[in-house]
Amino acid sequence: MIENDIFKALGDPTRRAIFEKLASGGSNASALREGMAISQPAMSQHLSVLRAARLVREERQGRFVMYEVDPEGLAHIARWLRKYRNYWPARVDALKDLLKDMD
Amino acid sequence: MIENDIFKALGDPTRRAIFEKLASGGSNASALREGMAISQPAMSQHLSVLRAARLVREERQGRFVMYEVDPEGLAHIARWLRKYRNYWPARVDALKDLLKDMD
DNA sequence: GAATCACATAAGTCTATGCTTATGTATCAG
DNA sequence: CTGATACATAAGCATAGACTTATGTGATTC
Repeated sequence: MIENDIFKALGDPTRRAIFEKLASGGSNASALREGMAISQPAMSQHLSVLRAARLVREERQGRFVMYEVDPEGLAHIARWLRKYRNYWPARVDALKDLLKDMD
Repeated sequence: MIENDIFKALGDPTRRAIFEKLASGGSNASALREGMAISQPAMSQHLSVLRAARLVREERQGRFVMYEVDPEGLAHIARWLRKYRNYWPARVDALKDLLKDMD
């Protein structure tokens, strides 16, 4: 159940912060740690969880491993959200904005 | 941090199942248990978590408590998803479908 | 090939979480 | 008022999850 992996992965604030950083540009694991009070193994474990959820993907570059957002995870969330479109009232601003973005 | 509550709430398969049931029609706690191998306190606790995440809202009706989907939680997910719209490639089917739904 | 760097994995610890049984509270029927 | 119904809360337990320190692995440098 990939949805379980995705929601669990995003249920941790540290992982959401990592994801957000990656969303503003790909980076290797060490660079990601900058400005975050987090150990190297902890970062590695978080990235592993995000990768299992397909929220992030990696690419070896010599000694470094570049990480970037994997759209597949986001697509799964969109697919899940879509199931409940009956409950998207027009008056909810966030959904109106989402609509505009996708237009 | 409401996003934390939301993603954590949805990170449990039992709670997603409850949410899905409610999405196909409001119901009271007892009726929700039908067909689910879950105790009454467990259901009550799950509903409490879903309510705290604003994924579900309640309304007292005599002895019964009617539960229904609260669009607010879904709106928060949409808002979160919107932040990463740069990573929605047109080729991802789920997102194309989402787009069509919202059209 | 030895040392170093970037990262992954292992193992242990502590807290969070999902469950249980037991009990509390509000509403309704008689 | 008494009992029953619908649900919430309390307390305890077992597992999962997020962290730590220690060590392993692959790539680079000298």
